[in-house]
Amino acid sequence: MKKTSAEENLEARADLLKVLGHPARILILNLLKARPRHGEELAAILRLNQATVSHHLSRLAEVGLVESERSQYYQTYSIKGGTLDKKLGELIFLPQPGISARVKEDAYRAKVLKTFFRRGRLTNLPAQLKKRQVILEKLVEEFEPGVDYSEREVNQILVEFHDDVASLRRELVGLRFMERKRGIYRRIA
Amino acid sequence: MKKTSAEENLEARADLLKVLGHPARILILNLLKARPRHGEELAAILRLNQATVSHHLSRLAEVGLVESERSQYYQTYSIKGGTLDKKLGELIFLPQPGISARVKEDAYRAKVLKTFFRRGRLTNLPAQLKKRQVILEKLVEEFEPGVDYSEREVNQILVEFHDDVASLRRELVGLRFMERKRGIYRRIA
DNA sequence: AATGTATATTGACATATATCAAATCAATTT
DNA sequence: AAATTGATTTGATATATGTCAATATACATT
Repeated sequence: MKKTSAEENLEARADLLKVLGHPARILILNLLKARPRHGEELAAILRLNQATVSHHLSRLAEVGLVESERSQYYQTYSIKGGTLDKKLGELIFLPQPGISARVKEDAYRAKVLKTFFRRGRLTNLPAQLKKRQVILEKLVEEFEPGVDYSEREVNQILVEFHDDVASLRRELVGLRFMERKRGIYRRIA
Repeated sequence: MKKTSAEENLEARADLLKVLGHPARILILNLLKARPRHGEELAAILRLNQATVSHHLSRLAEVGLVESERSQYYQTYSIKGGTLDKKLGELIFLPQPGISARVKEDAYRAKVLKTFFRRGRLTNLPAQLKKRQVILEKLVEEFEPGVDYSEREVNQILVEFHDDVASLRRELVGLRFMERKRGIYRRIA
């Protein structure tokens, strides 16, 4: 199955940070910052096996932190600029969906509801977060804002839609459609 | 054995980046950025086991990326500011030793030379980079700048100091005290 | 007291990765 | 052609880590 670009993006960011998260590789970057060097020199300085250094260098190259050039039988590595100027936050916080995306929202919602509701009952609870959100957003409409419900009452309402009342209740709270305090439930505005 | 502060610092930096280098933890940070949340909510959204989320949260807390507060039996996690504003480069590139450090250099050098030279010969080659550099810097004085040496000649000179000529030669080249091109050696200025 | 709820911890398991030695590859020199 | 030299790949091994189920802990409610 093809991954969404958002997922690939996430993996790529995590990968970059994971590559940076190793002492030997940080040292290598420091050494390359002073000047370009070839693998054996790095191995001598770090007291690591040549193969190990080669491994680290290729990981650094994979994520575009270093680049290499061949001269004679040396492979000279140097820092590839750009990435390290970024702020950590820029790498961590994913871009938020723009307003334009909302135009497609209603169509999407309708499709999901049609898929999972059959004659007023829920066939099952979808695994994907976005679809679950659509379903639960619909279910929570059965509750009045500002009204207190006991767990028993919540169950009575939910069982109309699906037998696994516990899961529905759990998800309603977990995804913040409802809150529970001291055993009483309330719809969140 | 106690580690130097520089080493601890390196490990700490690597650790921070390693913690950031996991998709689930990046997602958690994004979710906490929107608002503080408790563990079960995160588990529901990410479809991960509660124990797994707890694990990720504690790793994030270890390196100071999140903080938590207890209310009733909820443990509410939130982003702890500061770290994420830093640039990647600030975390990667280690602080350079200042000029003031150089005043102690000569005493250090003398001590190292005294330790590893016995009656003009090298007892062994130290494992620590800084000490090796001192030793090799001394050895390279045996060669005239601008003069070409064959490998045979290099060996003749070095064998006066230690039997393992190959290692010495290798280190002289690896640590950039000498260069070799087309089989001839030259001292680097 | 007993029950319910959220979190943390422990143990088990699978996967990933760092490391090195040995083999292979690529370019260079003799 | 043969021998050097550095780089990469492969295979083996040890360590680290992500994941979940089960258990333990802490607080709240009945």
